[in-house]
Amino acid sequence: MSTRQPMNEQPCPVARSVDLIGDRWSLLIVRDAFDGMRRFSDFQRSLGVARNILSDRLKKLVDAGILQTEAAAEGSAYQAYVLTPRGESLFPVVLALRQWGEGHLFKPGEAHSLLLDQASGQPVPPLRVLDAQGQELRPDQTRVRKLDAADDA
Amino acid sequence: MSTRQPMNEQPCPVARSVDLIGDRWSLLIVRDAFDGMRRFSDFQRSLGVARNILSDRLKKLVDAGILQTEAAAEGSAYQAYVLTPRGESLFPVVLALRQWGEGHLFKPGEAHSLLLDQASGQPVPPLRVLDAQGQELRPDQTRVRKLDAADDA
DNA sequence: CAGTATCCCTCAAGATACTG
DNA sequence: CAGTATCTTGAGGGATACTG
Repeated sequence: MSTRQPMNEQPCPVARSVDLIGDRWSLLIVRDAFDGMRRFSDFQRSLGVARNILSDRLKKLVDAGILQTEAAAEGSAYQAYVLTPRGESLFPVVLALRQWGEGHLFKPGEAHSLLLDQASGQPVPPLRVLDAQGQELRPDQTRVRKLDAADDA
Repeated sequence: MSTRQPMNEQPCPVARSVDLIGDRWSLLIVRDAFDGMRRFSDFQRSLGVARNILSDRLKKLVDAGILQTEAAAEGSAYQAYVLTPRGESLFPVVLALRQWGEGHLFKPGEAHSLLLDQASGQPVPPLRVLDAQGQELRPDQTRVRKLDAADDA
């Protein structure tokens, strides 16, 4: 009676994603990883998170196949945390959150960090939702197909 | 000494977004709103969330300008919750989470709900991160530009 | 039906001390 | 430096009774 559905058994992919990475820290760790951070203490200082929490989150992200550990450089016997392909595929998620925040969570003129296309130096253009023909797709032009027990092509 | 930075004052848009909508329920409410849900009890039954929590989240989403209340149909004196333009602009966020979950959080062949382009009946194609010329942009081809106190063009 | 008001409890998270 | 272990706090969230 506690939780209706265990969330990670929910048929909606959004629900499962939120359950897995929808906490206060996981996506920020991933963001930092995209930004090239690899070491425990780098994440720790960047986020200001307690070390035990960071340790726990890193473990969960590794378990989820989002990060993987690899031996750090020669000198240090410690491991580095790097994004797996699965972790890299969170790029649109992080970018979408970034762009939404940029557009709606800052006062006009307020300073904020920005994601640039390194080659051109230009900001990364807004994500667009396109249909198969490359036409812009608005939310009301889409529909969720729900699957119940009975389901076939 | 408790929290390093109040999060909602963080210069990174990702951090602010996560802080605002990165909890267990907000994005699922928004997802349901995209799916056409408007009424308290619809959200409640869909999510299985406690009513006080739902009430609180709806209020916060309204405060954040993501939802707005409007008078429901003739008969009922109650209000409906509908997405504002700001709320609609969360479409890429929800879609990115959906597509990532679809690709990585289901066993092969396991049933999951799907977002369709209503016109064609085809699944909405994966979001792509493109540069200004429409070329695919990989994470390592981008760079966050950090802003400190000293910043100008 | 659409909430509000309470009560309670669990877990996320912080602080800190300790270890290899 | 890179964690682990332990303790404590507080917010998030559930259940339920109540109200217009």
